[in-house]
Amino acid sequence: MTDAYTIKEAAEHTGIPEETIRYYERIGLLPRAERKQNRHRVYRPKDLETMRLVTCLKKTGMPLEEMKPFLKLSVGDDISEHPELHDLIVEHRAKIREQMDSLQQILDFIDSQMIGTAPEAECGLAGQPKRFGFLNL
Amino acid sequence: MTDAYTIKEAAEHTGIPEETIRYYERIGLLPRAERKQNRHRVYRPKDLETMRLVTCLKKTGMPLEEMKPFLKLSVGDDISEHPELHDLIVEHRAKIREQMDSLQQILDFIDSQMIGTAPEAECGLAGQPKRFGFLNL
DNA sequence: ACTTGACCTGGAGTCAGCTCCAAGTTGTAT
DNA sequence: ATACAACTTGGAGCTGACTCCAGGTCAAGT
Repeated sequence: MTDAYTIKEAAEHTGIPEETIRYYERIGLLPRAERKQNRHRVYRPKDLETMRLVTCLKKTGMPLEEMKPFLKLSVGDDISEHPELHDLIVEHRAKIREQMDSLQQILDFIDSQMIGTAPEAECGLAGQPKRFGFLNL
Repeated sequence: MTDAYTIKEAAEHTGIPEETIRYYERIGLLPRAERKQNRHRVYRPKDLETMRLVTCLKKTGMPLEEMKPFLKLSVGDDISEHPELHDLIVEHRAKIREQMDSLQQILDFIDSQMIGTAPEAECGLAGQPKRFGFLNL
Protein backbone atom coordinates (compact mmCIF):
# COMPACT_ATOMS: atom_id res chain seq x y z
CA MET A 1 0.00 0.00 0.00
CA THR A 2 1.15 3.54 -0.60
CA ASP A 3 2.33 5.44 2.42
CA ALA A 4 0.81 3.99 5.54
CA TYR A 5 1.55 5.49 8.93
CA THR A 6 1.11 4.14 12.43
CA ILE A 7 -0.54 6.37 14.97
CA LYS A 8 2.89 7.05 16.42
CA GLU A 9 4.20 8.19 13.07
CA ALA A 10 1.11 10.25 12.47
CA ALA A 11 1.69 11.90 15.83
CA GLU A 12 5.29 12.65 14.93
CA HIS A 13 4.39 14.06 11.55
CA THR A 14 1.55 16.25 12.75
CA GLY A 15 2.70 17.19 16.23
CA ILE A 16 -0.62 15.96 17.64
CA PRO A 17 -0.07 13.46 20.48
CA GLU A 18 -1.31 9.89 19.94
CA GLU A 19 -3.80 10.14 22.78
CA THR A 20 -5.22 13.26 21.25
CA ILE A 21 -5.56 11.67 17.84
CA ARG A 22 -7.55 8.83 19.43
CA TYR A 23 -9.57 11.39 21.32
CA TYR A 24 -10.36 13.24 18.11
CA GLU A 25 -11.56 10.00 16.60
CA ARG A 26 -13.69 9.27 19.65
CA ILE A 27 -15.48 12.57 19.54
CA GLY A 28 -16.02 12.21 15.83
CA LEU A 29 -13.75 15.03 14.79
CA LEU A 30 -11.68 12.63 12.74
CA PRO A 31 -13.34 9.73 10.91
CA ARG A 32 -12.80 6.23 12.23
CA ALA A 33 -9.36 5.30 10.97
CA GLU A 34 -8.70 2.32 8.78
CA ARG A 35 -7.36 -0.69 10.75
CA LYS A 36 -4.92 -3.46 10.07
CA GLN A 37 -5.67 -7.11 10.85
CA ASN A 38 -4.39 -6.50 14.35
CA ARG A 39 -6.85 -3.60 14.78
CA HIS A 40 -4.05 -1.05 14.77
CA ARG A 41 -4.91 2.25 13.16
CA VAL A 42 -3.44 3.04 9.76
CA TYR A 43 -3.16 6.55 8.46
CA ARG A 44 -2.79 7.73 4.88
CA PRO A 45 -1.27 10.98 3.68
CA LYS A 46 -4.71 12.51 3.30
CA ASP A 47 -5.42 11.69 6.95
CA LEU A 48 -2.30 13.55 7.98
CA GLU A 49 -3.48 16.49 5.95
CA THR A 50 -6.78 16.44 7.73
CA MET A 51 -4.93 16.44 11.06
CA ARG A 52 -2.81 19.36 9.95
CA LEU A 53 -5.96 21.18 9.01
CA VAL A 54 -7.24 20.63 12.54
CA THR A 55 -4.05 22.12 13.97
CA CYS A 56 -4.40 24.95 11.54
CA LEU A 57 -7.98 25.77 12.44
CA LYS A 58 -7.24 25.41 16.12
CA LYS A 59 -4.63 28.14 15.80
CA THR A 60 -7.38 30.46 14.66
CA GLY A 61 -9.38 29.66 17.77
CA MET A 62 -12.04 27.55 16.09
CA PRO A 63 -13.63 25.09 18.55
CA LEU A 64 -13.45 21.41 17.60
CA GLU A 65 -17.22 21.17 17.17
CA GLU A 66 -17.22 23.93 14.59
CA MET A 67 -14.54 22.15 12.59
CA LYS A 68 -16.60 19.05 12.02
CA PRO A 69 -18.56 20.31 9.03
CA PHE A 70 -15.33 21.27 7.30
CA LEU A 71 -13.59 18.02 8.03
CA LYS A 72 -16.52 15.94 6.82
CA LEU A 73 -15.87 17.11 3.31
CA SER A 74 -13.43 14.68 1.80
CA VAL A 75 -10.28 15.93 0.15
CA GLY A 76 -11.02 17.12 -3.34
CA ASP A 77 -14.60 18.04 -2.67
CA ASP A 78 -15.66 21.28 -4.18
CA ILE A 79 -16.73 23.82 -1.62
CA SER A 80 -18.90 25.62 -4.11
CA GLU A 81 -21.26 22.67 -3.87
CA HIS A 82 -21.64 23.41 -0.19
CA PRO A 83 -22.89 26.96 0.14
CA GLU A 84 -23.52 26.55 3.86
CA LEU A 85 -19.84 25.83 4.39
CA HIS A 86 -18.87 28.70 2.21
CA ASP A 87 -20.84 30.97 4.49
CA LEU A 88 -19.26 29.41 7.55
CA ILE A 89 -15.79 30.02 6.29
CA VAL A 90 -16.54 33.57 5.29
CA GLU A 91 -17.88 34.07 8.78
CA HIS A 92 -14.80 32.54 10.29
CA ARG A 93 -12.62 34.68 8.09
CA ALA A 94 -14.26 37.75 9.62
CA LYS A 95 -13.52 36.44 13.10
CA ILE A 96 -9.88 35.98 12.21
CA ARG A 97 -9.71 39.54 10.96
CA GLU A 98 -11.16 40.78 14.25
CA GLN A 99 -8.67 38.70 16.17
CA MET A 100 -5.83 40.18 14.18
CA ASP A 101 -7.07 43.67 14.80
CA SER A 102 -7.15 42.99 18.53
CA LEU A 103 -3.65 41.61 18.46
CA GLN A 104 -2.38 44.54 16.44
CA GLN A 105 -3.86 47.00 18.91
CA ILE A 106 -2.21 45.21 21.76
CA LEU A 107 1.11 45.15 19.96
CA ASP A 108 0.83 48.87 19.31
CA PHE A 109 -0.03 49.38 22.94
CA ILE A 110 2.90 47.38 24.21
CA ASP A 111 5.25 49.11 21.84
CA SER A 112 3.98 52.55 22.70
CA GLN A 113 4.64 51.82 26.35
CA MET A 114 7.90 50.00 26.00
CA ILE A 115 9.57 51.92 23.22
CA GLY A 116 7.47 55.03 23.05
CA THR A 117 7.24 55.10 19.27
CA ALA A 118 4.02 53.39 18.25
CA PRO A 119 0.72 55.20 17.70
CA GLU A 120 -1.81 55.57 20.48
CA ALA A 121 -3.47 52.32 21.42
CA GLU A 122 -6.47 51.71 23.60
CA CYS A 123 -6.54 47.97 23.64
CA GLY A 124 -9.56 47.96 21.40
CA LEU A 125 -11.88 49.32 24.01
CA ALA A 126 -14.57 51.82 23.17
CA GLY A 127 -14.63 55.16 24.90
CA GLN A 128 -11.91 57.55 25.94
CA PRO A 129 -8.34 56.39 25.54
CA LYS A 130 -7.10 54.69 28.68
CA ARG A 131 -3.57 53.72 29.36
CA PHE A 132 -2.51 51.15 31.86
CA GLY A 133 -0.02 53.17 33.80
CA PHE A 134 2.10 50.35 35.08
CA LEU A 135 3.62 49.92 31.69
CA ASN A 136 5.17 53.39 31.58
CA LEU A 137 8.86 53.35 30.93
CA MET B 1 -16.24 59.99 46.77
CA THR B 2 -15.13 60.33 43.20
CA ASP B 3 -16.57 57.87 40.76
CA ALA B 4 -17.71 54.77 42.57
CA TYR B 5 -19.30 51.89 40.67
CA THR B 6 -21.39 48.98 41.83
CA ILE B 7 -20.44 45.57 40.53
CA LYS B 8 -23.34 45.80 38.11
CA GLU B 9 -22.07 49.08 36.72
CA ALA B 10 -18.57 47.70 36.53
CA ALA B 11 -19.94 44.75 34.58
CA GLU B 12 -21.75 47.08 32.20
CA HIS B 13 -18.71 49.26 31.66
CA THR B 14 -16.26 46.45 31.12
CA GLY B 15 -18.43 43.82 29.48
CA ILE B 16 -17.30 41.29 32.09
CA PRO B 17 -20.30 39.60 33.79
CA GLU B 18 -20.77 40.21 37.51
CA GLU B 19 -20.30 36.55 38.33
CA THR B 20 -17.03 36.56 36.47
CA ILE B 21 -15.78 39.66 38.26
CA ARG B 22 -16.46 37.93 41.59
CA TYR B 23 -14.77 34.82 40.27
CA TYR B 24 -11.72 36.84 39.29
CA GLU B 25 -11.56 38.23 42.78
CA ARG B 26 -11.90 34.75 44.28
CA ILE B 27 -9.01 33.32 42.33
CA GLY B 28 -6.90 36.35 43.17
CA LEU B 29 -6.73 37.73 39.66
CA LEU B 30 -8.31 40.96 40.85
CA PRO B 31 -7.51 42.33 44.29
CA ARG B 32 -10.20 42.15 46.96
CA ALA B 33 -12.48 45.04 46.14
CA GLU B 34 -13.24 47.85 48.52
CA ARG B 35 -16.60 47.36 50.31
CA LYS B 36 -19.34 49.63 51.54
CA GLN B 37 -20.84 49.35 55.01
CA ASN B 38 -23.28 46.81 53.59
CA ARG B 39 -20.36 44.69 52.27
CA HIS B 40 -21.22 45.54 48.68
CA ARG B 41 -18.23 45.88 46.40
CA VAL B 42 -17.21 49.34 45.23
CA TYR B 43 -15.12 49.86 42.14
CA ARG B 44 -13.03 52.89 41.20
CA PRO B 45 -12.02 53.96 37.72
CA LYS B 46 -8.61 52.35 38.15
CA ASP B 47 -10.34 49.06 38.95
CA LEU B 48 -12.28 49.27 35.72
CA GLU B 49 -9.03 49.87 33.89
CA THR B 50 -7.56 46.80 35.47
CA MET B 51 -10.58 44.81 34.30
CA ARG B 52 -10.22 46.18 30.81
CA LEU B 53 -6.61 45.11 30.89
CA VAL B 54 -7.74 41.59 31.74
CA THR B 55 -10.09 41.58 28.77
CA CYS B 56 -7.33 42.93 26.66
CA LEU B 57 -4.78 40.32 27.65
CA LYS B 58 -7.36 37.58 27.36
CA LYS B 59 -7.84 38.52 23.72
CA THR B 60 -4.20 37.73 23.16
CA GLY B 61 -4.66 34.29 24.65
CA MET B 62 -2.84 34.91 27.91
CA PRO B 63 -4.08 32.53 30.65
CA LEU B 64 -5.43 34.17 33.81
CA GLU B 65 -2.58 32.81 35.93
CA GLU B 66 -0.01 34.48 33.75
CA MET B 67 -1.75 37.81 34.08
CA LYS B 68 -1.40 37.95 37.83
CA PRO B 69 2.13 39.36 37.96
CA PHE B 70 1.09 42.16 35.62
CA LEU B 71 -2.07 42.99 37.51
CA LYS B 72 -0.31 43.08 40.85
CA LEU B 73 1.56 46.17 39.80
CA SER B 74 -0.62 49.09 40.73
CA VAL B 75 -1.49 51.73 38.20
CA GLY B 76 1.35 54.21 37.81
CA ASP B 77 4.08 51.76 38.75
CA ASP B 78 7.12 51.94 36.59
CA ILE B 79 7.79 48.72 34.77
CA SER B 80 11.49 49.50 34.49
CA GLU B 81 11.69 48.76 38.19
CA HIS B 82 10.45 45.26 37.45
CA PRO B 83 12.83 43.71 34.97
CA GLU B 84 11.26 40.28 35.35
CA LEU B 85 7.95 41.68 34.09
CA HIS B 86 9.64 43.48 31.28
CA ASP B 87 11.00 40.17 30.15
CA LEU B 88 7.60 38.52 30.49
CA ILE B 89 5.96 41.13 28.34
CA VAL B 90 8.66 40.99 25.71
CA GLU B 91 8.13 37.25 25.65
CA HIS B 92 4.39 37.66 25.35
CA ARG B 93 4.90 40.20 22.61
CA ALA B 94 6.77 37.56 20.65
CA LYS B 95 3.88 35.11 21.13
CA ILE B 96 1.45 37.66 19.79
CA ARG B 97 3.61 38.18 16.73
CA GLU B 98 3.60 34.43 16.10
CA GLN B 99 -0.14 34.29 16.54
CA MET B 100 -0.58 37.08 14.02
CA ASP B 101 1.65 35.33 11.55
CA SER B 102 -0.43 32.15 11.89
CA LEU B 103 -3.61 34.07 11.36
CA GLN B 104 -2.22 35.87 8.37
CA GLN B 105 -1.18 32.62 6.77
CA ILE B 106 -4.60 31.20 7.28
CA LEU B 107 -6.24 34.29 5.86
CA ASP B 108 -4.00 34.08 2.83
CA PHE B 109 -4.87 30.44 2.50
CA ILE B 110 -8.59 31.02 2.71
CA ASP B 111 -8.39 33.86 0.28
CA SER B 112 -6.28 31.91 -2.16
CA GLN B 113 -8.89 29.17 -2.16
CA MET B 114 -11.97 31.32 -2.17
CA ILE B 115 -10.92 34.16 -4.40
CA GLY B 116 -7.85 32.80 -6.07
CA THR B 117 -5.78 35.95 -5.69
CA ALA B 118 -3.68 35.64 -2.53
CA PRO B 119 -0.16 34.21 -2.42
CA GLU B 120 0.50 30.55 -1.68
CA ALA B 121 -0.25 29.57 1.88
CA GLU B 122 0.52 26.38 3.71
CA CYS B 123 -1.19 27.01 6.96
CA GLY B 124 2.11 27.61 8.68
CA LEU B 125 3.17 24.01 8.59
CA ALA B 126 6.74 23.00 8.01
CA GLY B 127 7.62 20.77 5.10
CA GLN B 128 6.26 20.56 1.62
CA PRO B 129 3.32 22.78 0.76
CA LYS B 130 0.04 21.00 1.31
CA ARG B 131 -3.32 22.23 0.29
CA PHE B 132 -6.59 21.10 1.71
CA GLY B 133 -8.40 20.23 -1.42
CA PHE B 134 -11.90 20.64 -0.18
CA LEU B 135 -11.56 24.36 -0.36
CA ASN B 136 -10.98 24.43 -4.09
CA LEU B 137 -13.36 26.70 -5.92
C1' DA C 1 -44.67 45.26 58.35
C1' DC C 2 -43.52 43.40 54.20
C1' DT C 3 -41.95 42.83 49.72
C1' DT C 4 -38.61 43.73 46.25
C1' DG C 5 -34.18 44.02 44.30
C1' DA C 6 -29.40 44.31 44.44
C1' DC C 7 -25.97 42.41 46.58
C1' DC C 8 -23.29 38.91 49.54
C1' DT C 9 -20.86 34.02 50.51
C1' DG C 10 -19.45 29.38 49.76
C1' DG C 11 -19.90 25.60 47.20
C1' DA C 12 -21.33 22.75 43.37
C1' DG C 13 -21.87 22.00 38.47
C1' DT C 14 -20.55 22.59 33.53
C1' DC C 15 -17.94 22.57 29.36
C1' DA C 16 -13.99 22.01 26.28
C1' DG C 17 -10.08 19.73 25.53
C1' DC C 18 -7.29 16.92 26.71
C1' DT C 19 -4.47 13.25 29.59
C1' DC C 20 -3.93 9.19 32.13
C1' DC C 21 -4.81 4.51 33.32
C1' DA C 22 -5.92 -0.53 33.56
C1' DA C 23 -6.50 -4.47 31.28
C1' DG C 24 -6.06 -6.89 27.06
C1' DT C 25 -3.96 -8.26 22.24
C1' DT C 26 -0.51 -8.84 18.87
C1' DG C 27 4.03 -9.13 16.63
C1' DT C 28 8.89 -9.41 17.03
C1' DA C 29 13.38 -10.49 19.42
C1' DT C 30 15.98 -13.50 22.45
C1' DA D 1 8.75 -20.06 25.67
C1' DT D 2 8.87 -15.69 27.20
C1' DA D 3 9.61 -11.17 27.48
C1' DC D 4 8.96 -6.80 25.41
C1' DA D 5 7.08 -2.97 22.81
C1' DA D 6 3.43 -1.03 20.34
C1' DC D 7 -0.80 -0.89 19.99
C1' DT D 8 -6.09 -1.51 21.42
C1' DT D 9 -10.51 -0.24 24.33
C1' DG D 10 -13.40 2.05 27.69
C1' DG D 11 -13.51 4.88 31.29
C1' DA D 12 -11.87 8.05 34.84
C1' DG D 13 -9.52 12.23 36.07
C1' DC D 14 -7.79 16.82 35.24
C1' DT D 15 -7.32 22.01 34.16
C1' DG D 16 -9.05 26.41 32.98
C1' DA D 17 -12.61 29.37 32.95
C1' DC D 18 -16.50 30.11 33.99
C1' DT D 19 -21.72 29.65 35.56
C1' DC D 20 -25.23 28.57 38.58
C1' DC D 21 -27.30 27.86 42.78
C1' DA D 22 -29.09 28.22 47.92
C1' DG D 23 -29.47 30.72 51.57
C1' DG D 24 -28.56 35.15 53.81
C1' DT D 25 -28.15 40.51 54.31
C1' DC D 26 -29.57 45.06 53.68
C1' DA D 27 -31.93 49.45 52.07
C1' DA D 28 -35.71 51.47 49.89
C1' DG D 29 -40.52 51.67 48.54
C1' DT D 30 -45.76 50.85 49.48
